[in-house]
Amino acid sequence: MASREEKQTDIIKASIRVFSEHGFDGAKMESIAKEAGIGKGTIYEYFESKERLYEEILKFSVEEYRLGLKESMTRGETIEEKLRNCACFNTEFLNGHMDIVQIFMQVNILSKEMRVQLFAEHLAILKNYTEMVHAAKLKGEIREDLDEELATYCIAGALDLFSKQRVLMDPQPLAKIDHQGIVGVLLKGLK
Amino acid sequence: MASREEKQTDIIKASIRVFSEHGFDGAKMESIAKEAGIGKGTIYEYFESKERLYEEILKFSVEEYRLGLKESMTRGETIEEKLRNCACFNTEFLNGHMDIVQIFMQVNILSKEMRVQLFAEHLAILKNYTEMVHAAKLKGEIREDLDEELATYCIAGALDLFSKQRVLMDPQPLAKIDHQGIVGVLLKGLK
Amino acid sequence: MASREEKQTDIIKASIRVFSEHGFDGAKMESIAKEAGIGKGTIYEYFESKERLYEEILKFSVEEYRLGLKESMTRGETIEEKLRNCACFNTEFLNGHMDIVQIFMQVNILSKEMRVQLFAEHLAILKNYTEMVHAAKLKGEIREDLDEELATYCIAGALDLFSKQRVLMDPQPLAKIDHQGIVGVLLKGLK
Amino acid sequence: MASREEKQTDIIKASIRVFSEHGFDGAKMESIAKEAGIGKGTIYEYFESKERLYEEILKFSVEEYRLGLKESMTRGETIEEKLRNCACFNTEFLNGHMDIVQIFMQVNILSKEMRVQLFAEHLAILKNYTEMVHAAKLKGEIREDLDEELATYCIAGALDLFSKQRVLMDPQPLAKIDHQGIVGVLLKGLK
DNA sequence: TATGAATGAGAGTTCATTCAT
DNA sequence: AATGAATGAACTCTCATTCAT
Repeated sequence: MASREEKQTDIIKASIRVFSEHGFDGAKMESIAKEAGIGKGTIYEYFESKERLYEEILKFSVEEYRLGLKESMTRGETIEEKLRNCACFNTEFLNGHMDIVQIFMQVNILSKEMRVQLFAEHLAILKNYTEMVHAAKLKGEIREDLDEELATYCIAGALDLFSKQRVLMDPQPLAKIDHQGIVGVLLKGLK
Repeated sequence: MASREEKQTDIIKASIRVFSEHGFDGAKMESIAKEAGIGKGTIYEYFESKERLYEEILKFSVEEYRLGLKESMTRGETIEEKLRNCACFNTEFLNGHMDIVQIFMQVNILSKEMRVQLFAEHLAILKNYTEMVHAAKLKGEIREDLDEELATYCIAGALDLFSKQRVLMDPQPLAKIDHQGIVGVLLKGLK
Repeated sequence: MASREEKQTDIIKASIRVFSEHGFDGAKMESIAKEAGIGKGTIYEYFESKERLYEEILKFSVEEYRLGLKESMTRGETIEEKLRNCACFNTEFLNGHMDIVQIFMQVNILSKEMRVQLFAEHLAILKNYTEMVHAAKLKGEIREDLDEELATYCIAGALDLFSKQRVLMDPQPLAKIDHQGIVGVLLKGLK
Repeated sequence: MASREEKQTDIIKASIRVFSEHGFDGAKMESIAKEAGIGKGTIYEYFESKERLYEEILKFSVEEYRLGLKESMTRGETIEEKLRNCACFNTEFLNGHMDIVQIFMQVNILSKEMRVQLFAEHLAILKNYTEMVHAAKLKGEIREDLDEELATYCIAGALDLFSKQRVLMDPQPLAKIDHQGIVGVLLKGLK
């Protein structure tokens, strides 16, 4: 005796499971229906098309993340507490919604070997940063007790998001981008 | 009279253009062949399947990125120069290879409206961080001259990468993850 | 508070509108229900299936035509009056039931261009007859004051129906078909 | 080693067989392919869609009819010969292309019983005309040796085509339609 | 080696029909 | 009697892949 809304949520939940396992194109509407315990045609009573269903999941998940993040901030008093809460929420959400993350990275069209290889490349990239940090430490450019791994994540994460923001989200002429600014903030943390 | 290797590169280049415009499943082997100026069957002389071709592109691009990043580090003396070079390379690569980024985010199955909406959500998430930074500034928890926007990218980027690393790449029990560590590095930079 | 029979007629009327606009397969039971202002399932209380509903419409319409034609004959005294009444009824029925005619010719699966083209072919066929009549007139084989257009309809209509009757309705060996007979009657009218 | 054009014709021929047996919507592309001895996808190398294939058949057939009719006219000297040739061609074409006629009348969605019933209605309509002719003969309004059946086809065919032309093909205000004209031509032939 | 005509598995989607309410 | 949510059979069309030339 589920309400229309409950049924819709059921389908979304089932979709997340199937999409995350097989990717967008690998997921068959029939599988989703079976996973939700309903008939194939019924999905179309609730969602116009496969694309729309997928978009609904994205909306659903992203909003869930945003709200959770916001809430985790309000739970702290000092900025330190808040930041720690954010960090915790981030890992917890990721941990509990690995399926959703799988959806965002359409990882499923890739072979196992390929995933391994991509992972290795990723590590190689991070290692470059770590080596840089290590060298700077030896030269006394940054403080001695700095955890090199954490510094790496800090640098790589900040630079990546900064670039994406400036190039993709809020495009600016390359010449005008203030790289010194972000580097300054980072260095301050590392020194 | 291109060598076998040159032809292979031609196909990869053509693939990148087509994959980036239409996504993995939207890209037709025929379009890629036409874009490369060859016959449909010829692609299969060089690549086993569509999947393999796609993977080859990934490898090709990621490697290009890694090498470029490494090179940009060697060009600096101090860590400040190196970091600035990294930042510059990041934005330049992104700017010049937007097609590749399009491939990684399977953006093409999403409707225009959906993309706008996701973008808005993304901004909303970042705004949360900015507000937190702002409040902390007012309370004197962090220094007054800090650029709030840059701080935001620094925090969000670092936390994201940290979580992904700890959960997806190098999984650890949730309880053991050292959130305090990354927060400490960040705060040091913000104070 | 319509009687069962009235409701059935309502459905038939609605069906005619929908079938005529979309053709048999293009017509959806749901559209018919909506057009009749009732629920989808209710149609099945009155008609076994879509096919049966369609057949009911045919019966309904053809009978209406037959009865009307018969009545129009009884209204005349001389054969001339009767024929004129028939002619009038024919055009009036056609004019008032264009929807039904649309149903018989499954015109809806054809593109606009195609319909135009078919219409042109039809005219080309008739033009052949008209030219033949015209030539015969010049040679003095038929009377001078004969309206060539009317003669064309007379010939083409009579020959078509004659063929259909002899081949499709009441099949006879080709050799035995008395073409001379129908030609004789026609010529008598044209001379 | 069939040329592209020959293959296209093969498909058309196969389509005619399948469409005529099952009607437009009843015909499955797979059946057509099998009938043509090719793969399902191959049809789409030659025809954009099912609709287009259907339209091609119509064009093909109607043109064949028109050309044949024209030719049969040129084979005669007097109008009598020409008319007889037309009459013969009509029946022969119908006889040899019954499949095509089946396509035009979407007879296949009708049950056997229904077809029988429609046939009966058709006869009933014609019988009305015949009775009218018979009565007129008794009253001396038309000549005694007139074959009543032939007269019936002549009248019914001529009136039908006349109405269709005036209402559907070349629409005119009802009041302006010259029924007396066609009746005059007909009567002249019957007297 | 290069090609592209031919293929057919496979998927999304529709909609007539059913049946619990 | 009336309904409309649920169903799943069945359809068209796509496109990666093959292979004869």
